[in-house]
Amino acid sequence: MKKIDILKKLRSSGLRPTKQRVEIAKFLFEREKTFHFTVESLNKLLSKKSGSKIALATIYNTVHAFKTAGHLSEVEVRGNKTYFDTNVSNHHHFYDSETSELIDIDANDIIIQKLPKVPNGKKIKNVEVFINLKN
Amino acid sequence: MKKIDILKKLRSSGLRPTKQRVEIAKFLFEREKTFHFTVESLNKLLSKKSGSKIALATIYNTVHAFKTAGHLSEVEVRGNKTYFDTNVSNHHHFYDSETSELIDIDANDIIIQKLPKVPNGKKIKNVEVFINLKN
DNA sequence: ATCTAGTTTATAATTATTCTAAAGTGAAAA
DNA sequence: TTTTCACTTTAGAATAATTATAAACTAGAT
Ligand SMILES: [Mn+2]
Ligand SMILES: [Mn+2]
Ligand SMILES: [Zn+2]
Ligand SMILES: [Zn+2]
Repeated sequence: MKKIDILKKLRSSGLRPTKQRVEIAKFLFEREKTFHFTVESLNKLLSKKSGSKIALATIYNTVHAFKTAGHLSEVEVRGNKTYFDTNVSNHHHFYDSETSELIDIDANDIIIQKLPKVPNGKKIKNVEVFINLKN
Repeated sequence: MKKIDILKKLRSSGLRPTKQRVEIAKFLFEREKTFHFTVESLNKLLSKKSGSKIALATIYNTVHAFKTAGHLSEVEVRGNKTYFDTNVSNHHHFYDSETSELIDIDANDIIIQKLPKVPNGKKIKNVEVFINLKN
């Protein structure tokens, strides 16, 4: 991902490209594979990578702005902390509770044959499949 | 559900049948349909029903003992608070984000035709399907 | 270069949950 | 029965994730 794309992500999130935000954005989006993280893990990885300690509030704010803009999604995982996901397409997850690790499943790799009838007056927004793993 | 069953639920959870625990257990298990709740909502409903204010710590402790004993399950829902479920069989959920309401889906009402290959050395513990609703 | 709206940050506040320790109680034993 | 004591309840403190605050800073327009 080019610097120009990073700047685009920031601008489209209503964020001016400050040093901190660019560092967070590059860390999140300059990668090949999906990245699943919590604010805590992101903070640790950022500190380790560049020594520069970005305030937690800035990380929360930036991550939330990206989420609101649709550049990050949120994944529900058992536990207290919120997980974020750089994969914003419609997809599913394996969850390995041994390692607390999320693994992407492409939407096309799961086919649901039978669905229940939807409650009156409601429509399906989306379907999420969560596969818990054990050893 | 008979009083004897309530006592059974308590004993099998390693809990002596005190006044508070019996009140909580009756409220949770003496009903026909599944009951989905948070500790906060349960607390409010219990207070409203009987005026007797059971300490929050007691509600947390009792609910957790039931969960550990397998008499309650936990459901992952977007948001900060933990949801519990009196339906401990394998099943799925609709989630109506307008009303923050969970609705049970029987396991047999969803058939998954194609599943992805599981990561090496891992097995599937269970599959949870979550259907988000909109109006 | 100056100015200002937007930003960062340390710190406080909030919220859900868990812990603690003192006072209370169920039920087994005497 | 009364005694006894391990188990309970409870109020309040502690913890942990997240959000709010407000003072010091800065990007970028002028
Ligand atoms: Mn969660
Ligand atoms: Mn949740
Ligand atoms: Zn993902
Ligand atoms: Zn349910």
